[in-house]
Amino acid sequence: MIKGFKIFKNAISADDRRLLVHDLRLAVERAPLYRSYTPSGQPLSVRTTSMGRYGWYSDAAGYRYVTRHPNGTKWPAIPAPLLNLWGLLVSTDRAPDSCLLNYYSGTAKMGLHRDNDEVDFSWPVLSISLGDDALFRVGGMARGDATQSVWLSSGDVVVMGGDARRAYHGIDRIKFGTSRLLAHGGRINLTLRVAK
DNA sequence: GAGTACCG
DNA sequence: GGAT
Repeated sequence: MIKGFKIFKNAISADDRRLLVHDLRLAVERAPLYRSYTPSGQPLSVRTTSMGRYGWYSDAAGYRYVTRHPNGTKWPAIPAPLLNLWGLLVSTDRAPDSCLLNYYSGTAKMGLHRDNDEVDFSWPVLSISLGDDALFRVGGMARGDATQSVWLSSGDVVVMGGDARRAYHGIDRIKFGTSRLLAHGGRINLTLRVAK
């Protein structure tokens, strides 16, 4: 596995997961899930929203961070438990300014890509899995490099720093119905970042 | 011409 | 590995 890639299995307790989902439900009421598009016009299979000063957005104009939801409102605040987790696992010098929420239905996936739209790659990305199990694939610095796969489950936390911050990664598939955390099933992935 | 959050 |  790439250096700088850390998995914390079961890092969030079952109680805290439920509290977190409650916070996220409030955020999604104000900033509903929407679909992003690749620059070539293909819709992503995940549905997305964000919290924090910046949200990740993409359409024909490309991948970027924006300060407002497509509905014109500012993104909701990042819930305090997530900021605390960042302080514990990443840094207390600076808080993240973006938390991307991707919802995976039973058939959603995420192709191999690199998080490439941030200003300073020295800040790690912190990723949280909630709900159904997901098959996570990690490669190297080049698209054709060998990859490894690992199953992530609800409450797992991944930190990608150092070399791993620039590594290709994606989600091959979800194992629908493996968790009862989310009322309608599926998976939520949260990624905390310093975007700008 | 580079790089790929899509597809096959 | 494309087509964009």
